[in-house]
Parts: sequence; structure tokens; C-alpha cells
Amino acid sequence: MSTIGFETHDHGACVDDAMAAAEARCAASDLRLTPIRRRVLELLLAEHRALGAYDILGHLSAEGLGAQPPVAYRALDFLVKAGLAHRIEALNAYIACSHVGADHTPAFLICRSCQSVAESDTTLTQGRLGDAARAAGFQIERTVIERQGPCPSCPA
Amino acid sequence: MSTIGFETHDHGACVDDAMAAAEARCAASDLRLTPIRRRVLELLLAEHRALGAYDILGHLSAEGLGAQPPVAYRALDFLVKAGLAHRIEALNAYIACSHVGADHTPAFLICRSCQSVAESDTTLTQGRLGDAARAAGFQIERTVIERQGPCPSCPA
DNA sequence: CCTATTAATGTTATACTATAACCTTGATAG
DNA sequence: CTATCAAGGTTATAGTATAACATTAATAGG
Repeated sequence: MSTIGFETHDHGACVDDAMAAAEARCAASDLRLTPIRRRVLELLLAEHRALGAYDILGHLSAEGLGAQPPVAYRALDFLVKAGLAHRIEALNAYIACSHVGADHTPAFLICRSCQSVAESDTTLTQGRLGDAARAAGFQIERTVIERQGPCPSCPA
Repeated sequence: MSTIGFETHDHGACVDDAMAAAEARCAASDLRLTPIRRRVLELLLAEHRALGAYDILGHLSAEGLGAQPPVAYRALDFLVKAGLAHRIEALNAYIACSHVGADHTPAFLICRSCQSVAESDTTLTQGRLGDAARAAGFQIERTVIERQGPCPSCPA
């Protein structure tokens, strides 16, 4: 299991790599990374932090890329469906995926102060919780795992 | 690990037991289960299903117990803080707790068709995901685990 | 090349979710 | 009995999300 988000790192390279991975994935899957979608992904990648749809929309409209809510929501929906971003349910917000390419069940560590988000890529929970679900006759399609607390950089 | 929600059961007794447990907990912790709070808990217990704040408000206002959003949100906040109900983040909705008394980390199985919710009481995930969090210097205060899919009663 | 078709974007309007702020009422303790 | 505080009442507004329809752009087939 790897965790990305709270370590210091070469963020420029991190963003470049992620954009390259996104390009590759879209090319391979015949998905279109249009200017708006691309820009939204860049905005999300710029911070390891969850951004609301209206935060995104603010940036877009400042850049003349669209001023109405559907513009932001459509781009975010595309990125989420394409596996390039995740929705953080507990915050009604969005974050770029840190593990593009892997078909994964993400688990997030969310700072309640600064809204930094670390993504733990894990399939480990599938085991026992999956057993309980199967016992109940329930077929899991989507899993949300979000843990909140103070991050290493914020006061407890 | 026990799962409550999709099995058939004596629902009258289930509700009665839960109300009794809630009364006991409030008495023991010096919490006030006022008429509105009590009624909201009853409404949540009546179904093993997530209800939105405005669903609750609709019932309350039909019964003359308050017509404005804060009435419902305050009661729901109280119940959640008291451990008598949980918020389902993925649905922006609320459900009665199935394990009153236990200090637990709930995991939910949520039907995407009928919005039935089963609560799995589990501390099992604490282990490995907790390790990852500790390694990242992250102190977990709250955990959201929500899994969605078709339930046994709904078409896949 | 042209045009039929589909995907994406633009736009308006509105629905749904949630809380701030302030005031009134009622319970409780001293 | 009254000071204090918790709960509830009310108005207004903030924040999140989508339906519906018009327009434009990309692509494939002729």
C-alpha cells in the first residue's frame, strides 16, 4: 500500500507525470481530453487538496472557459468516470487521482483543517468487508473510504 | 462482524428496542431526547433506509412539529452527535444507528436503487488502513465507509 | 469534399442541501 | 424567584447540483 499526499515531493514533476498519464489513458481508451477537461485536471493536480465544483468554476470563468455550473460539473464527471479524479463525498469536492492507470479502490486521508487529501491505493479492504457484503447478498459496485482528522502539518 | 438491514426481521420489536436503547443512552449521558428529536429518530427507525433532511422535514411539518429546515437539521445533528443516527455522505442523507451503545466505526451497504442501508459494525479495517495513516503521520478522527450496489431485493 | 451523426459545449432556469443570525420559549440551578 | 442556558421558531441566504434545450465542433461514411 502506498500513500501519496503528505510527503514533500517534486510537485512539478508530479503534475507533469500525472498529465502525461492522463493523456496516455485517454488516447488508449478513446476518451477526449478537451481543453476544458484538461484545464480542470490541471487545476485539481495543482494542489493535493479537494476543490469544490464552484472553486473550479471560478478558475474556469476567470480564464474565459465557461461561466455556468454545468461546465464544471460535466468536466468533473468526465474526469471521475475516466478514473482521472475522485469525488470526496464528505466534502462535496473533487481531487485528482494519484494512481492513474490502476483499477483501484481509493481510500482517502482528509485533513479537516487544510483539506489536503492523501490517496491510499488499496485493495486490502476488499477481503473482510467484501465477505460481509457477500453474506448479505449484496454486490458491491462502488466503495467510498474517507478518513478525516488533522494532517501532519496542521495543529491537532 | 454483524450486518443488519437486509434480513427479514420483527421490525416492530426492532424499532421498540432501538427507541429503548436511545432512551437509556440519553438518560445515562444526560442528553435530552425532546419530542422533536424523538420523533425524528422514530421516522428514521421506521425504515432501514436513508432519508434526506427534507424528507424528515416533510413529515415534521405535516405533523405540526416545525416547518423550517433548521428544525430538521438540528434534530439530525443531535442524533448523529449522540450516536443514535449516522449521516450517509454519498447520499446526503441520514439513517438510524443499528448498534446503539457500541462505540463503533460503521460501514454501510447502500442499495443504489431503493436506498436501503445495512450497517455493518466493524473495527476490522482499523488495522491495515490505520497502519497506512499512522505511517503518513495522520491521526484519524472519523471514518466513512460506504459501499454501493444493488441490494438482494433489487434488480442488478 | 460534403454531410449525417454524435459528442461536447453554451445557456437558462431551477431543484436540492445546508447554515447564519437573531429572537423567543422553556428547563434548571442557585 | 430569577439568572442562565439549552432548545426551538423564523427569516434569509449560501452552497451544491442537475434538467432541459440550443448551438457548435469533431468524426465517419459516402
